[in-house]
Amino acid sequence: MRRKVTMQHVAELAGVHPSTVSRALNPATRDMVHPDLVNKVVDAAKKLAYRTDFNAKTLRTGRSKLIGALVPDISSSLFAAIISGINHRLGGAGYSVVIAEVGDDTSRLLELAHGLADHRVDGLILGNVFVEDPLVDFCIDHAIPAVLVNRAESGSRLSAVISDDLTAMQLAVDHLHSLGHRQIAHIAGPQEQSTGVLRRRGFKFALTGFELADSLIEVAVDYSREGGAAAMLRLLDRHPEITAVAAANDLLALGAYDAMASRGLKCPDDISLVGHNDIPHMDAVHPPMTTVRISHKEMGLLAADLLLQAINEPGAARRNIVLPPQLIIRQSTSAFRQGRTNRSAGATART
Amino acid sequence: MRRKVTMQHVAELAGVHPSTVSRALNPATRDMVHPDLVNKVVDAAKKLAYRTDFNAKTLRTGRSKLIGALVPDISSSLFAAIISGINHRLGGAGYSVVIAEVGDDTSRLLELAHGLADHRVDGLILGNVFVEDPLVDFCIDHAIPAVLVNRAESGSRLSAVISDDLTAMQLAVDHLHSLGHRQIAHIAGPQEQSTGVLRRRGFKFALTGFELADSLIEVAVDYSREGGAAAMLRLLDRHPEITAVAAANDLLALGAYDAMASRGLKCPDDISLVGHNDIPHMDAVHPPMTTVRISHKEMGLLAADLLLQAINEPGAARRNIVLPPQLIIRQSTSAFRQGRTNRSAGATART
DNA sequence: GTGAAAGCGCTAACAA
DNA sequence: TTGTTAGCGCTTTCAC
Repeated sequence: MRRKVTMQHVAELAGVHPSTVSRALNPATRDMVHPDLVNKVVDAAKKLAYRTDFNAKTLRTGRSKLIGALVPDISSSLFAAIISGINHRLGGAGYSVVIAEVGDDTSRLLELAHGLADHRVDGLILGNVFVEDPLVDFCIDHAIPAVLVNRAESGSRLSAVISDDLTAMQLAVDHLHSLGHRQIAHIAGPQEQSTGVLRRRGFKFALTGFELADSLIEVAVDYSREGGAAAMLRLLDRHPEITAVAAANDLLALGAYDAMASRGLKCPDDISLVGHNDIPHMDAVHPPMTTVRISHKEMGLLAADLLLQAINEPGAARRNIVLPPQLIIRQSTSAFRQGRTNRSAGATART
Repeated sequence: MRRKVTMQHVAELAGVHPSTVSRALNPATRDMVHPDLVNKVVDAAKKLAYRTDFNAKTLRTGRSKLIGALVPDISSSLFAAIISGINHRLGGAGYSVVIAEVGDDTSRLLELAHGLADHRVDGLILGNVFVEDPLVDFCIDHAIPAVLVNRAESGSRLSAVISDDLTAMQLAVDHLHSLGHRQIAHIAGPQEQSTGVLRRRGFKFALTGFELADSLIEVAVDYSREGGAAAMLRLLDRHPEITAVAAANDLLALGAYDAMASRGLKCPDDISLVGHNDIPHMDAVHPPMTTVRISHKEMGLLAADLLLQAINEPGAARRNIVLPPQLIIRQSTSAFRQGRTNRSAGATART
């Protein structure tokens, strides 16, 4: 175990005053000190393996080089990718990322944000997707630079990186429509989350463009496979006439696969299905899923850029970056055909 | 924007000295102060929305309530789950987790660890899976409590949570053997990573138990689908007689699926395949993958427990927790049968 | 260009 | 039981 080395020690070894060490070691103030001394100090610091103490520095300067990230769940591949992107960009700028995972208990949101603020984070990335959001007020109130990722806020008080959900649903519906489908349903995400409402809105909008009924919608209780399966089952019961489904997310679509299998239905022969997100391995599922790809890593990267900007230019205008979604056509969608598997609402389950 | 509230302000409002505020607010020293005063202080703190400054506290006490986690890649579902588990447990104990993602550039490992140490983390979780490891020395040298997750170290100088790779491979091979397979191959992970060598060793050990040749091994360049596909192709070329493959990881197995498809081979009809990890959605791929399940979230939880223990009882003995793997039988494995698809090494690719 | 001195907000000896 | 004092390691005015 080694003893703590402070500037004091470096100063002694270099034969200068601690404040000179501070100036010599800080790139921003280095030119205030004589080059010869700079060398002496740098040498001494190297010899002693001196490391600057972030805490002391933070206490003095108010900047911690810490960024907080508030996300619902890291283990979802979506947020894992976003965090990875954030980390990548922020790490390059000398920041470290502190993660706070909200989980299901949204009442802890503010508490977690406070915790992050207590560590004096220089900025906050808000990845939670809930519509109702006192967090934005929190950041503004505490003057903490912040950006939203994977969601926008109606007030536009904070910059945000989002995917174009409306266009995405348009892409999905267009694809299905061009395949000949006319009875198109939607498995919507929870309506407390911005992606849930936006994608649903996009779906309805796309359908009205074709003058089709936009009432074939079932809202899933959460973004999970089980939620998707349950919603699909309800859809099948209430609207046996549907021939295509656009799901608000891949997990939901996977659940729809499960539901169809339990009813002895084949995808895409009986019903075509489009997912959303293109999470990993959706090309390996059965059938390979047609879905709308969103680059979540890119989202994280851009969110980090926006945050860096908000930190460095406090006066700068807020701005939203809207990422273009991309339709990835695989094999869960096919042309509409008459005379498919018999499937009344009461059809016997296969299992 | 609100002004910063310090203990000084609380003290003034409560009519006491700042140090009394400190004592009254800290549960550990609260009983040193008169209950009436405690109430007064607590009220004043609440009224002013006082929040203790972690940085100042850290500078004074040396404890930051920050834990660093060093992982190769957060966006892999494996480490995402581990981090989630770590976060869950550590969050409950009042710690926040700072993530450092190593990526491919392992030369940055020490640098990243230093960065974490600069923030005065109270402990470190080392999730990188490389065998060669100056990091352990780093932690010991700097007296930073640390634990290993998803890997062990030969010296056992640090506690670790690992999965029982030997047993896992035994499970896989037993399963294949009981199905009648005798030409069993292994797609190994990179041999610079502990899981790579351990699983390979487990494979060989399991095979010799059955007195079978253990030479049917191809090492993948990395834990990726592409790496797995390439290794599988080499296996197919060099050992067309194989009827079953145990892969060191699900991604590798997915790559093997790809390779088989490109050669017009069917799984499990032509070759049975066992994966490793049971990452999300492996039940939805085609065919649903037989694999060895490891609970990575549990790993994270236990690693956090171990770290908490290392922090709170510095003298305690190091210990390794070995998690039992579980074979999940799905449909990528089936009984060995004679007369399968013709498949010489030179068979035409399907695509 | 360099040194001196103050202080960021907190806690922990020590004194009362 | 409470107040006084000092100082964690650093940066940043202010003098020189």
